[in-house]
Amino acid sequence: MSETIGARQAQRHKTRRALLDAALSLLEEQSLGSLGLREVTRVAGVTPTAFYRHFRDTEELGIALVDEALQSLHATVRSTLAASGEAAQRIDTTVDLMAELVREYPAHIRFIVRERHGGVRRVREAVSGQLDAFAREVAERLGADPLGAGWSADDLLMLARLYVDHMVMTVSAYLAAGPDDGEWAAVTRTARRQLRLIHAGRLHWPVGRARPEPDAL
Amino acid sequence: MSETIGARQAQRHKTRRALLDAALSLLEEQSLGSLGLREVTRVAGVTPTAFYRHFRDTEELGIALVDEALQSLHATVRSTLAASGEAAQRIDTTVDLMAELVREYPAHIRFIVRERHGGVRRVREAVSGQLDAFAREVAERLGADPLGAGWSADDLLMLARLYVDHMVMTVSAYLAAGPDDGEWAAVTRTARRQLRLIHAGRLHWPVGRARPEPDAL
DNA sequence: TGTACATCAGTGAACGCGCGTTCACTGATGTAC
DNA sequence: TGTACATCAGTGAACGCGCGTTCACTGATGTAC
Repeated sequence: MSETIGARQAQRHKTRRALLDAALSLLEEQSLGSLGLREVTRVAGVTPTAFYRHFRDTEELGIALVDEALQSLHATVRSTLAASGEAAQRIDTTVDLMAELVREYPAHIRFIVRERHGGVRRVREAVSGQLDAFAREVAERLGADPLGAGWSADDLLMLARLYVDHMVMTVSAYLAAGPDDGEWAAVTRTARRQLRLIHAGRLHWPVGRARPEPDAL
Repeated sequence: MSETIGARQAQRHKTRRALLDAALSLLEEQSLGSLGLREVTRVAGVTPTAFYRHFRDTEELGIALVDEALQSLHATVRSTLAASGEAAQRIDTTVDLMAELVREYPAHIRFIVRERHGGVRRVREAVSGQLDAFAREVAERLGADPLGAGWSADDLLMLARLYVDHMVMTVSAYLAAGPDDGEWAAVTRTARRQLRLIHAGRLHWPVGRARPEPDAL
């Protein structure tokens, strides 16, 4: 019964969670590089020394947050890729999923967007690595789609990167807009139309080549 | 002769420059939020107290860096918008200008990319504000182009934002690639093709509407 | 041109403070018999 | 089931250190006459 967790392990997990949550809350207003071990433990309600039972330093805590944050992002990517129906419908669904993601995990998403180009190398590399993996996943799906027939692997990855970067751009725009705001709806409108425009480009790629008629698909 | 600067003002300017350069060099490996006043002065070769003759704190120094960095970025945007010729040619020129920008001012560009979503609010807002201004400038130019005839102001801005975000994405990719690397050329290839694809989408926008034939332009 | 005074960029000592890290510890939980 | 011992998550005191900021200062540069 290795699945049964004792009181000790439960307490350990609870403290770890408190540390991660304290960090997430502090990281709304600062970046990982300036996050102090003592302020994290202060907010988490434990002594500074307790921190070392869980992480070597704040960088290691940051990497734990990357893993956590990218799980929910990955779930969103997979849902998006699994969507069926016609293009306009799939685009709307995709954007709605991003909005939902930001509503549900604002602190995680802010963390990812901020640290993607942040000042802590290992964390930055962890984020980039995961986003690259997403791009490969998207490229694979694009290649399996009838629309992707005849595309080179390079072109598929080029388009996949555009989609992944657009996703990061969009969740970042949602974060900047207040969730109760009219701005929020504007972000949705813009993101949808940008994806439609990219999709239109996709239908006519490569430029100058004989292309299938849209209604033949 | 208010243009003649005396020895005093020259010295002042030199120290200020040393502080900005010291900060830029330190910011290659960290973010503004964790930048210390003392380390800046140490690298600049002046005493900590000299700092206060130029900036109230590191945040104010950061804002000075934003202004500086966005001047060169703005020059690149303007050159891009001024480019004439056919689309494929203009796209290649644009991407070349970005590569040149990164080669010439890597530290400034890294700073902008990092602090765009960084942990220091006023600096983040300064960057966003300037990028928004670029987007409006691009939108205006798109509206003046024959291709933009019939586009709503909203759609022009939507496309302009896509271009501006793509620009940031691209300079960031150049920064991540070593300048002597084959990666550098790969970034160029990818950026060009992404812009071509977006351009193709632009020719067929709005989706489903009667559209001009490409060779009629 | 020369002199007397004002300005002010940069200095150097001093301060209190919060930081990350160490260490020996406590006491609840887990394990062996 | 009961007892004796081991484990280990979290404690609390202590440390040395670099930080941002203050203050009175120096001495070269600028200005007025």
